[in-house]
Amino acid sequence: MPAIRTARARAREELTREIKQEARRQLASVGAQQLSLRAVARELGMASSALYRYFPSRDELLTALIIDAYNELGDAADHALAGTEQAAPRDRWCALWTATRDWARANPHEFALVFGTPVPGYAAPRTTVEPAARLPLALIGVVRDAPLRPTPPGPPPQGALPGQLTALAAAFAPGLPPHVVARGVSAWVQLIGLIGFELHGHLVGSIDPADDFFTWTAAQTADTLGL
Amino acid sequence: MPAIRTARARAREELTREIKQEARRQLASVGAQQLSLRAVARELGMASSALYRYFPSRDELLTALIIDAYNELGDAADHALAGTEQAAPRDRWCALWTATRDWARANPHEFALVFGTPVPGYAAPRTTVEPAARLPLALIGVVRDAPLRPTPPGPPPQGALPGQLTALAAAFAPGLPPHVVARGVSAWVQLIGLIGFELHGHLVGSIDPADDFFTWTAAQTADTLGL
DNA sequence: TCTTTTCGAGAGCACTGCTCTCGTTTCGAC
DNA sequence: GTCGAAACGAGAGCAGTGCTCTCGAAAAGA
Repeated sequence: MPAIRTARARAREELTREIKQEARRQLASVGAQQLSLRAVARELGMASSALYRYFPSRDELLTALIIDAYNELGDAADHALAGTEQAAPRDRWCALWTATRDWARANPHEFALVFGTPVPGYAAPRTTVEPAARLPLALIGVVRDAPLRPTPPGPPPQGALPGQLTALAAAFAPGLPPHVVARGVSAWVQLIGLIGFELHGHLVGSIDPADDFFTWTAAQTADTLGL
Repeated sequence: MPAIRTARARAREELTREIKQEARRQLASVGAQQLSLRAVARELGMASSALYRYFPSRDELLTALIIDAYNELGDAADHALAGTEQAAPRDRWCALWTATRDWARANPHEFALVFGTPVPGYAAPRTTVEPAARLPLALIGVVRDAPLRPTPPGPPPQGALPGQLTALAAAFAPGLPPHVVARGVSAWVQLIGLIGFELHGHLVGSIDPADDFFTWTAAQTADTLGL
């Protein structure tokens, strides 16, 4: 069935791709907030109502763009890893940080789409979690495969946290001590939080430009992880 | 002049307040994205066009709400500080963290408004920077006034970073070593980034609920600062 | 060949932010 | 007290939005 496709199916696939492509263009230039279905249709020379044959709603189109963005970010991470195959784990860690920031600065609206304020009433469908996990998994992989220096223990996890950390470790990095997992999540929050701060202008007037602070933070997190 | 005001000026002040109040109500219930000038006017029983006598545009109304939100957050921080006047600096630090998270969870749309994705083409006017600085200044104050344990030096700041850090220290916390300032900014990014992650559902399925991870992060940042 | 499904287009609905105009009300100077 | 200027509220209207419904044409499968 998938080998030979009808002309209609091929046309549908192609048009779906074209719609997404044009939507991405608009997303990059005006942001998700201003992305207009009618404008996409206008640019493609079709009636706006025809667009609904391909995407049942604006949110559905945005979801497709979210998945694309996650995958692009994941590709950037994989590419950074592939380029540092032989490097020290610490350098691979920093390469992942730099690649993430570079991608975010090149695609600020895409970054905001996936890590920014979600549309109210919008719940990310299951299909997004796998591409969303690619970058965090890449970061975890570097830590998991590296010989870690011993680090000071730090504050002990309390309450439900130890269980959450061991569950996380069991799922993605068996054998990693809980306090390292906690610092890994911390680093993940820092990575995205810092890029968000920079992109949204919350560092203007203090740490601006943020290049050197970013590399310092990458090194700092590598230190606390024992990389 | 401000002692005796004309009836018109008083009416204007009151209506301005009422508009902002109703807008806040809508902001809290549907978010900034869905905040509608017409709905505000409708709720107030006035024509939508009349609203433009008080706020020249929707963005201007949002700016007023942003300032309100920053000030409420600043009030929450001040209140937390006032309630821990005699406590150890480390506990005051953690109290500020908790107060910030509590406020954010109680007012998620307000949090998103100030720390989330900014409206495209919107540049925060100067009037917002002073209320925006209240929480960071409260955090800095705790660190500045505390006797700090010596901490391991960590990675050395490079490039433009040392200058930015000393400038920041000179402006807000004279005498604070640069590496402590850097960790302070890091903690600030973590605080807001972590709350954003929690609020926007990026921790669902991994660290969820985030209560204990949050207190652990607060303690962890206090440790690295030497509190 | 005939029926069923798919498709594109157009009209239309209920919204939105914002502008302009038009009477009315209020204020301040004379 | 009077009168001109400023401020005000309401209404109509513009250009735009997401989305629905209907209708005729085209393609697909029996």
